[in-house]
Amino acid sequence: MKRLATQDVTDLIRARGLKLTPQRLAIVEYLQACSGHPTAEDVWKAVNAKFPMASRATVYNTLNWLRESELLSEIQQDGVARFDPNLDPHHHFVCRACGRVEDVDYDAVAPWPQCTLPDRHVIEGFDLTLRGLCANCAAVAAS
Amino acid sequence: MKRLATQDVTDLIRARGLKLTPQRLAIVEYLQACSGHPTAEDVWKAVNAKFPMASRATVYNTLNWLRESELLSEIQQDGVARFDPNLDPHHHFVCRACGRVEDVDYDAVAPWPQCTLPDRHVIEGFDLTLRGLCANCAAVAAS
DNA sequence: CATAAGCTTAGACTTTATCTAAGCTTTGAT
DNA sequence: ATCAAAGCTTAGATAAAGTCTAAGCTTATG
Repeated sequence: MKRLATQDVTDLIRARGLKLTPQRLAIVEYLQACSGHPTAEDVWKAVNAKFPMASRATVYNTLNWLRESELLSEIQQDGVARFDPNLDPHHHFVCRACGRVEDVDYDAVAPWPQCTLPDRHVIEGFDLTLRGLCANCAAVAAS
Repeated sequence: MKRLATQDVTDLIRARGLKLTPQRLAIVEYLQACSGHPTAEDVWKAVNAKFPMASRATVYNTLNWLRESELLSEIQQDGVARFDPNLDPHHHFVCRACGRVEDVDYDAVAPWPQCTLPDRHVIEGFDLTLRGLCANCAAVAAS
C-alpha cells in the first residue's frame, strides 16, 4: 500500500534544490497520518496546531507542489478540492447521504473493459467515482 | 438522444407552480443550443446578449434549479463548475492538452463489470472520466 | 559562519457563487 | 381585461476558496 512518504518528499526536495522547512514537514506528516481526504482548510488547521503563524499561502504552495510532483492527488467533491495521500491506483465511492468519500481498491472493480472511442484519442488514464449509500447510511435508511 | 427540452421545463414549471419568465427561457434556449459544457459565466454572457440587465443571481438560481430537477447535470473541471445539458447517460473525456471535455457515449465503453465493494454499500450510479489527448492534440503532438 | 537562494508571513486581491431587500412580472381568479 | 398574491429579478453586499506580493527570515552549502 503506497502512500505519501516523508522519504519521497525529502528525496525530491534534495533532487530539486528545495528547502526542507518545518512547515513542509508538518504538512507532510499530517497528510501521512490522516485518514480520508482533507481539504486545504483541514490541512491548514492541523498545521496551525504546531505553527500558529502558518500562512494559508504556505499550505497551498506545498499542496500544489506535492500534487505537481504526483506525491498527492486532488479530487473534487461538491466543488471543493480535497487531497488524497493514497498513491495506489484506486477509485472513489461518494455517499450521497453523509458525503463521505471512501477509497475503493482498484481490484474491487473488475479489469477495465475495451473502450472504442471515436477518432484517434489517446487514453492515458481514467477516474471512476461510484455513487450511492455507504454501509452506515444504508443501515440507517433501512431502519 | 435526450437533451434538456423546453417542453420538460414548462411542464415542470406548471407542475410546481413556478413562473415562466423570459430570462429562464433564454437560459434554457442557450443550454439547448450550446455544444459542449458551458460555465455559469458562459450562460450569463449568452443571456446578457438578450437581457443586458440579467443578474448573475438569476442565472445561478435557474441553473441550480434545473440541476436539482435533473434536467441538467454539473461536472467539475479544474475546480470550475460546468453544466451539461446532455441527459443521455454518458461518460466524459478530458484532454490534458487543450482541456476540452467531450461526451463519450455510454455504449462506447463495454458493459460495466462486477464491483465487489466491502460491507453493504448501495451503488446507485457512477461517473467515469477518461483522460488523455483528444484527436486534435494527439495529431499536433505527433507532428 | 557568511552567502545566496528559497521560503514564510500577513494581508490584499481575484474568482466563483450565494444572499438580501426592494420593486417588478407572471399566473390564476374574477 | 383586471387584480391580487406569489414568485421572480435586480444590484449590490457578502462569503468562500485560492492566489499573489513585498518584506524579512530560514535553510543549505562552501
